[in-house]
Amino acid sequence: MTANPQIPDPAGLLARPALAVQVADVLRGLILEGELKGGEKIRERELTERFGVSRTPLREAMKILASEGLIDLIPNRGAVVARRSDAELADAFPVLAALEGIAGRQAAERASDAEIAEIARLTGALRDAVGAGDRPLYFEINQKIHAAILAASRNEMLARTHATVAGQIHRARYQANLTRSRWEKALAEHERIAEALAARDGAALGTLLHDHMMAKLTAILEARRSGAAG
Amino acid sequence: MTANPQIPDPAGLLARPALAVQVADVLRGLILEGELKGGEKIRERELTERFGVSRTPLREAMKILASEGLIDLIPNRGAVVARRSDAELADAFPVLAALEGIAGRQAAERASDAEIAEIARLTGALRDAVGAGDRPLYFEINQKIHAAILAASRNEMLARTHATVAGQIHRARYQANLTRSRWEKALAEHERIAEALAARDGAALGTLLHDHMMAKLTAILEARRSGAAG
DNA sequence: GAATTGAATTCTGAATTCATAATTCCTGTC
DNA sequence: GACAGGAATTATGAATTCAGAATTCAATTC
Repeated sequence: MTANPQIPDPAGLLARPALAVQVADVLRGLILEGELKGGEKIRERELTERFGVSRTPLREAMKILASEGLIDLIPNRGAVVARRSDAELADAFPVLAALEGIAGRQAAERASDAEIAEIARLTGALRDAVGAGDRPLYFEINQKIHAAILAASRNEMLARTHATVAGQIHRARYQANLTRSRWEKALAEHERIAEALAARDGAALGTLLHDHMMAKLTAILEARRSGAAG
Repeated sequence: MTANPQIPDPAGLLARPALAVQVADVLRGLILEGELKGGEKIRERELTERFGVSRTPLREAMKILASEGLIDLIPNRGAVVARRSDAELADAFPVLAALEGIAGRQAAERASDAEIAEIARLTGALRDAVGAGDRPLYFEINQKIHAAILAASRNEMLARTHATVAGQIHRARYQANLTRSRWEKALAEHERIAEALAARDGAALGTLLHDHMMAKLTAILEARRSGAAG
C-alpha cells in the first residue's frame, strides 16, 4: 500500500483519448488552417452541431486552446480566435529563434544519421520547389525541415514549447509574401543549415537557425508594412 | 456590419474570470507549493468538496493544467500530478536558459531605471540572505529577481512561455540542497547579472543569465545524485 | 426621425444527472 | 491458505438541465 495513491501503469494500450482532447485537436486544426480566422467569434452551438458532441467536451477543449493562447476567453461573452498584433509577433520571434537555436545545438549532438540524411533530402526538395516557383510546396517542405530538426533534438519539452509558441504565429508565417531575393536567401540559409547538421557543428547550426528565424521576422514585418492590412 | 462577428471591446471592467480559471489557479498553486506531490493521484470528488464547486469547472481546470504539463490525464482513470525524470529536467533547463537569455537581452534594452534599481535592491537582499544563511529567503528573493527580469523584458509571450516551462520543474529547483560553495558562486553570478543590467549590456546579461541557469541544472543533478531519491 | 428604455431571446456558466469503465471486495474453489 | 471469478461500489466521461448575463429588437418619447 503506497501512502501516495499512484497510477501503476498508464499503459495506454487501448485507452482512447478523452473526447475533449480530440475536439481540441480538431479545433486547433481549424484555427491553424485558417478556417477560423483571427478575431472571429466562436459559437458553441454551431461547433457542437458540427462536431456532433455536447457542449461539455467542447467547452473543455476551448479551455485547452485558451491556455495555449490560440483563443481568448471573454467571461460571459464566449471566445474569439486570438489575433496577434505586429508587436506581439515581434515579441514571439526572438522566443522562437532561441528555441530553434537550442534545437539545432541538440540536434547536432543527438540526430541519427538517417535523420540527417532525411533533412538533406528535404533541403534538396526545397531547392526544387524554389526552382519551380511553387510557394505552397516551399512552405510545406520548409515546415517539415523545421519539424525534423525539432524531432532530431530529442527534447520533448523543447518540441512542445516550440509547438505552442509557433502555433500562435502560425498564420503570420504564411503572410510573408516573400520576394524572390528573400526567397533565395532563405534557401541559401537552409543549405548552410543542412551542411552544419551534416558536420554536426552544434554551435554553427544553432546560430544559423536562430538567425534564419529572425530574418523571417524581418521579411514578415516588411511584407505587412508594404501590403495593406487584411 | 462585419462579416466576421467580432467582440467589440473586451474591456474586462467588471468581468470576473471564469470559475474554471480560478480553480486552475488554486490547483496550480497547490502543485507548485508542493501540497500535491508528483505522482499523486488527483481525486475529483475530494477537490470539489474542498473548493466547493461542482465537477464541471474542476474538470475544465484539470484540462488547462494538463495542457500546461503540470498534470497527466489518463483516460477513465483520472489525473496524476506529473513527475519529471532527471532526463526531462536535463531537457527543460536548456530551454529555460535560452528563454532567460532573451529575457536578459530584452530587459537590458527595455527596463526602466526604476526596475533596474529594484533588481539591484533585490540583489542586495539576496546577499544578506546568503550572509544570514536563510535558504527559504534566498529562494524567495531569487525567484523575485528572475520574475523582475522577465517583467522588465516587456515580452508577454516570453513571460508566459517561461512560466509554463518553469512551472514544470518548479519543485525540482528547490531540491537543490546547495552547498556553501555553490551558494556563494550563485550569489556572485547574481551580482554580475545586476551589474550587466545596470550597464544595459544586453549581450553580457543574456549570457550571464543563460549560464546561471545551466549552472543551476548542474547543481540540481549533483544534489539528486548524492542525496537519495525521494 | 433619432435616441433611449425595457422586454424577449439567445448565449454562456455551472450544477446535476445518466452512462460506462475501473477498482475493490467478497465468495467459492482448488 | 492462496488464487480466480464475479458482484458491488466508486470514479470518470459526457449529456442534459437550470440559472444568469448579454445582446437584440421593438416601442415609446422627445
